[in-house]
Amino acid sequence: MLQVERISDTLWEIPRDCEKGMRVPARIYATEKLIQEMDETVYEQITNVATLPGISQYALCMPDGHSGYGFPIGGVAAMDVEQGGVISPGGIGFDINCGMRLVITNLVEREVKPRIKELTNSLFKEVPAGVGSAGILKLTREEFRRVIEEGARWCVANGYGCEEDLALTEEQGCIDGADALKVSERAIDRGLNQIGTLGSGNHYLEVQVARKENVFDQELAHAFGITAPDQVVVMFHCGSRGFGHQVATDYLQIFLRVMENKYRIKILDRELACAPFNSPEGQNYFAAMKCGINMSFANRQVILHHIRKVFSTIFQRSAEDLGLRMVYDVAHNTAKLERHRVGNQERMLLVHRKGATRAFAPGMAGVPEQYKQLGQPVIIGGSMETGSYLLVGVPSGAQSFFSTAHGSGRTMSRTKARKLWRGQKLQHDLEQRGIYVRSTSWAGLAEEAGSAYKDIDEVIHAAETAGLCKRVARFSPIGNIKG
DNA sequence: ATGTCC
Repeated sequence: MLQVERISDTLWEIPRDCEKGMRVPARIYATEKLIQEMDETVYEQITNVATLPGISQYALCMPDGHSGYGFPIGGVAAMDVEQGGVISPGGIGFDINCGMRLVITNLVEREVKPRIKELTNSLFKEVPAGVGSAGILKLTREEFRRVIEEGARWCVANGYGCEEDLALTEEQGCIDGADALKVSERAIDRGLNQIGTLGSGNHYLEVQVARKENVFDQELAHAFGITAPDQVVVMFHCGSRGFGHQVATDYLQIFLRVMENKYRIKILDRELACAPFNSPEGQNYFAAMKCGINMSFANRQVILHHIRKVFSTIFQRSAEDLGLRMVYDVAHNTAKLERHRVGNQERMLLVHRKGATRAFAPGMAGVPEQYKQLGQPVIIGGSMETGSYLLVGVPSGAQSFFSTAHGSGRTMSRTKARKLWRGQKLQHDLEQRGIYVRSTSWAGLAEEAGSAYKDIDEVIHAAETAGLCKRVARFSPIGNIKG
């Protein structure tokens, strides 16, 4: 049994155990309630992460943490690349650059509610969802290679969106250093027709309302475009689909081959396969993973284009007229090179965030110009039954390399959820509660039942109390489409 | 998460 010490109301520590090979202590952000319902394997996994070469300060887990492949989902680990720090696909996730995008409208609930079924049905029709779904875009392999090197910038150059969309996307929609030559042909095959598709599992698109009582910081909300009581917004969650999955799979295999024999890295859990960041294999994965990041930004950019078209058709006004503007697009499955203060030194760290969101403080490089003095917006998707949040980064986020939670976090396996609920009944019950849901799969819908997730309000309370971020507004769902 | 096992 692992020793977990309470540091504060929202912070818990597994002390460094040299016999286990821990290089740093492990820390979990959670309230007592969240710690009690935390998956036992999270402790084991975060302890294993603490043994990885080059890890700086702490192996961290966010309040929405749960068991994942190698790293827990909710895991944050910063590797010092000048001190043998590694890069690990398990610390990024199979769904590279899975993330959230938030879009405002100038419509209010009373204008949208009467047409929510029509709107949701139309979104369901126009945004391909489900396992193996294919998009409208027909790209050649050469075009796709450009997409994965240019990201959302390619989309805007080809008529899917505007310059402002790019300014309001993490990395401005295109991360530097993506190299399509580092990506397998199989990955390209899988991604080729997946631009502009939602996917399955917990990927969804939701029409939400910002109720007056759920705006916590008027000034910040206003600056982010939440200005009217009961304003309607659109939030969606998706990633790099089969493409990112294949990139992760390819490099996991490569890393497993070289990790022990070539680099003498001994890891207890094969799922933590890794390679030194400064090695040919590490650098190749980094450049390929960046293609996954760009594919995902492009995916969300094309989906936004579909959303604008649907709203425009339903409400018979142009997207500009309807004020369909982006608040932000955040990644929550990445590893990025960032400068952070460690003790009294600035270090170059490869920050793995797996099911964890970057939350940069006011003034930091990387925060969009128009939000520079406010801090980086953070978009947190809850379950379809509960609600979602808009947060902002704060200076005290330095303790977690400026990272916070990414969502509710599951408390129950998909298998168990499927046994407990029926998708059809769930859809009916949700409709009674004013949430119109469409899904490609009844089983998939049951898996996403709100009760299979942690309490989003508790997760956000933990993150805010711990000083990882600040609440701006909470959104309530009225329409949802999922794969 | 994922053409949910090449």
